[in-house]
Amino acid sequence: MKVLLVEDDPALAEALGEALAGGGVLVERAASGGEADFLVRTETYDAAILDLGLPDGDGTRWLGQWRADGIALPVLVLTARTRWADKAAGFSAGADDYVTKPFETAEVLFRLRALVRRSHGHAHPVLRIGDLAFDTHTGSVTRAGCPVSLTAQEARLLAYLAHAAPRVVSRSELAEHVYDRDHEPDSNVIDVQVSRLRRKLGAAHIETLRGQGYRLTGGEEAG
Amino acid sequence: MKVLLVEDDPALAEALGEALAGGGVLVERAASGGEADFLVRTETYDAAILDLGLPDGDGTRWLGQWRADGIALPVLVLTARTRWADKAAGFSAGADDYVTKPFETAEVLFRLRALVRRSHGHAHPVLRIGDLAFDTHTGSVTRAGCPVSLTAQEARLLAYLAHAAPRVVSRSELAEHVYDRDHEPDSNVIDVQVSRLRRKLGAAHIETLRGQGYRLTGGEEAG
DNA sequence: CATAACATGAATGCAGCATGAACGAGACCG
DNA sequence: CGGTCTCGTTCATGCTGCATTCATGTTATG
Repeated sequence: MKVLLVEDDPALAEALGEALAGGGVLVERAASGGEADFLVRTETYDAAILDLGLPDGDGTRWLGQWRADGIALPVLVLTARTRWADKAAGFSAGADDYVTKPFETAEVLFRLRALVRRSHGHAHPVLRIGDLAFDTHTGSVTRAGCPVSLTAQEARLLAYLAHAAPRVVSRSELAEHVYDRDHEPDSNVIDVQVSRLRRKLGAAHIETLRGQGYRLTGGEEAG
Repeated sequence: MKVLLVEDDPALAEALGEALAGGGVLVERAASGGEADFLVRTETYDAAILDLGLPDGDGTRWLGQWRADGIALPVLVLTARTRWADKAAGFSAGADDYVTKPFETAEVLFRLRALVRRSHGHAHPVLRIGDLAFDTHTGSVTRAGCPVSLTAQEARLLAYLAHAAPRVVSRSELAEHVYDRDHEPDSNVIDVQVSRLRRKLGAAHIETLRGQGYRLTGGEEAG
């Protein structure tokens, strides 16, 4: 999951960024509305976290502009409790959820996950694909009821596939959202990790579409 | 456990603060409603102790405002007034428990602990995790019935882990609630204390999740 | 059948973690 | 008021597990 964190306070950005990274989220940071605006229009993120108190204009203005321009990105807004009237303004500007300061970083992570999950059309926090169950909050997986232990990177990869399922996900999409680096064509990191996931989940669960990418399935080939 | 003590009488604040500190509680003090209001909106506490007789307005007003703004912090109210009507007003303003002056500091500590415990969803004062039993009031621990002697800091660390269990607790969260200082990234104090706790409790009881933090478990690996 | 795309076992290097030992401050006791 | 002891913290070192790369085998496709 790749997220844009729009926060001008360096200390807060650092703390929150670390917490999110610890939860397996790839974080890119913007310190101003203008910077965020540029990034939102040039990169693809799974969600954005937007502090309303920015140096260059009220966050709700930027958000409103994005919505007016058809940018559907899920947005989690951070705001001070004292200014709760902002809440109404924020929601009407197009915020998808709110967290008020001060917050536990854990809560931000929790809500962020819920937001991304819902944006993919999953109402329940546990994604079920065939006999697999992926808990979006703990990152834990069970196969036919038995817990499967994954490494951090494996969990990130599976999370992305599970959210996207049954869509086919290309390597470049995975490179961008799970590895956060320019896709070095000589690297087969993704292939290797997919291979490991297959071994742990059962090979049938990850389907290869030659030349297109991978797809997470229930493990049954529907003739 | 980090607590905000709102008390304008310096002598009383000092006495109560020391008693709480002696009980392993990290105490921050506010001498007025306004100061408390600011702190409550900018920091995170496990609970607040609120004297109703404040220089700048009835404590129930502040409390009512916090509740109206969605601040769910557990609040223990101190009052000299013993009339039932005040009590009712306090409860309806959102107090979670009451202590009437004069009080024994021990009672405040006792009720505070109960309050924090309940806020974490534990009905019983003794938290049981596998063969461990942690008494929230005495801070004492037994493992399979045998008493384990902990130092003050170890007890604080274990208390936080026990309250949070089976959630994973990050290092930064521990730094904030158990050490009450900005997390110096170069310090490995937490690692060391966890290591010591492990030696006393048995290594299996504290699970490490690489890159995420620690988790208190029953000591059995759910294979 | 040739070639490109994919799969996977094994090797490697590094970041995060564990822990023994030393240090210093404060508490307690004489 | 001085000595001793306990405990919290830091430092240094060794270890573990994991992400990544490499090399080689396998499968699709024209």
